[in-house]
Amino acid sequence: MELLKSEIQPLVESALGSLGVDASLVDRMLQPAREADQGDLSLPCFPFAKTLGMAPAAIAEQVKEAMNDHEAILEVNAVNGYLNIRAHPMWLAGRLLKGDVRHAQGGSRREVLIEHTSANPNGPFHVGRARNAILGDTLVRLHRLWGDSVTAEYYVDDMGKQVAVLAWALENMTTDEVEGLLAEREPASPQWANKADHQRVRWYQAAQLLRKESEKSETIEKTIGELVHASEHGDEAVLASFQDAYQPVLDGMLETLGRLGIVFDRFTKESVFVTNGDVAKLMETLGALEINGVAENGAQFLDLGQRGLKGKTEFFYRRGDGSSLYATRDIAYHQWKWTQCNELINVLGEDHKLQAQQVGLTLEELGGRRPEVMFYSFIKLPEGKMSTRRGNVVFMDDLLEEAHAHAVEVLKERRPDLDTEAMATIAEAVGTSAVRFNIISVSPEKGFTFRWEDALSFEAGSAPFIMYSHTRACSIHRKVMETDADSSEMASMPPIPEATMPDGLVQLLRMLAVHDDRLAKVVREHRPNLYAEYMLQLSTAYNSFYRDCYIIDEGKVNPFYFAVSELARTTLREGMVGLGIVPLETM
RNA sequence: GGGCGUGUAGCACAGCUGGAUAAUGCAUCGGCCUCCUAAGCCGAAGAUCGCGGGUUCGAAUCCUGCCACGCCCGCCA
Repeated sequence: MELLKSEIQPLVESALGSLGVDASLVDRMLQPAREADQGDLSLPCFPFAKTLGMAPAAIAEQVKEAMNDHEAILEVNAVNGYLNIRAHPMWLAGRLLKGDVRHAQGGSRREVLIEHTSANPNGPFHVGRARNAILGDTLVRLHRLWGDSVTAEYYVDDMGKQVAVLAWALENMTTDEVEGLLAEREPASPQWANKADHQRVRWYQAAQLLRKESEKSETIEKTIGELVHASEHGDEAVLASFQDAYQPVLDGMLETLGRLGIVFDRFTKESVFVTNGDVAKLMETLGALEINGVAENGAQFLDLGQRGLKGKTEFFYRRGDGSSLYATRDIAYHQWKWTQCNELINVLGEDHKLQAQQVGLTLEELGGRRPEVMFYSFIKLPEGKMSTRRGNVVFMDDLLEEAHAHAVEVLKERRPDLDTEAMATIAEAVGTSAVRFNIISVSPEKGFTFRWEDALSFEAGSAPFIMYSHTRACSIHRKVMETDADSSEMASMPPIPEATMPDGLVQLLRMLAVHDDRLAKVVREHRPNLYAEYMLQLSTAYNSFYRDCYIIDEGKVNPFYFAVSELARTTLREGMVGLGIVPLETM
């Protein structure tokens, strides 16, 4: 709790100093208490035991005695060698209602570029690929909440073999051929008959089969190879035909993401860096580096072993025929990205770790900076690894439909008074929010097993739990506005009563006081799951407050309680926006 | 074989820049709707923190060995 710490650290330092201890350790040792019932801040006294020749418990006791009173402190306790300090709820309430906590976004408003998703536009999102988009978008939102200026960017892979295969298939195969080849596979869901991502992926899959099994595969391979080659040399006509092939697919994918509240500010095409000459210039520069090497056929690589890379150290950036590789273009892309921002974050699957190392080391070799990378591990299904080919897959479109339907069921039970349209709106918000939350609430680096029952859980620990607390606060807001209370009185800062505060109120104040600490850590360390956890705790605290404190009692509004409720309401709302949860006002 | 990551209650997951009784949700058992939305609240039970060593006043957290699982090790993208 930095709010309290900055206020009382000098007190602790002087108390400790009076015992003859170097007080410079205090800044590091004075930390949030582990358990709420211990206090808000605690100072372990063990490190001072040796220099003072005293038992830690005795030191804590003496520091406690030497501490001066302060309005911010309710009590100081010495327990088991720890000095525990509890904030005074009245002081906390005063600071909070004055607006001293809540996204202390002052400071440096950084220009942050976050690249995420960048999935090949060859088929619909399944929940595995969507982890990237959900994590990335949440990172974007949380940085914005913190006050950074953020660009969310999608890197469009518009020139690789995958796009070439798709383009070739669309031009050379009929519907009957495609369906004939895919006869043994699960048919496309009729529900998505009008979504190009679901449709065109059939062509892609059929072509993949043809390439492997058909006796014509050699000629097909040759044609596709020529297309890839042409695209890598910036052939405008070929690139245009590629775009015609993938753009509808990409649009379909973006429609799915849009349903989850995920949008991008900019799309950058990979081919740009080939056609504008950046890649050629880059390869020239790389060729002049002292760690450059040349293979027998003229292909070129960097020996990154000399820069600390372990394992396979040769990093090829140029083929024997002089064309560039994906990684080469990625480096050119990164050089450009650095001209657009002063902080760069990529969201990548764990399979890209080596590649990211290579790109990072190369950028540093060129005198630049490496981007920060948030890696995530893949989502599995209980039946094993997700695979479109084997049909072991959950499409995001299907998951969202299911979540929506489940939410409608719940609503029919709880809110039979609602009309169909209102139900649909609420169900959509509840369903999509629950799906997002299910994925962001676990650490990115942790393998994640997708389970329908978890994704569709609307109880404690889910997005709807948070949404529900928020709607309670909204409901109170509406009711208070309806009373004949003087609205100018409500707008001004209410007097804080001297009476003892109920537990639920104190808990809520403490949670609110810790918001900025948590958001700062989450943004600094790229760990959205910690913010998800905070929102859950804040909601729980609001529920306790709601139980303990009647804001409207027998028709009269308690202005202090109402002010706290309002602060919680806005913090909840902004936090929900930060996580991509829809802040419904009623549900 | 090498590199990186993960291993915490029946299940899922937090805590990992070392600090006090390992947090939370699901599932299980019990209680609370004549009062601001019960998608809620209160309580019970449930953990050799993968296994072995080491460092430390103190280790789930740091070091090390082993085991299990995942990802990577293309002149593919």
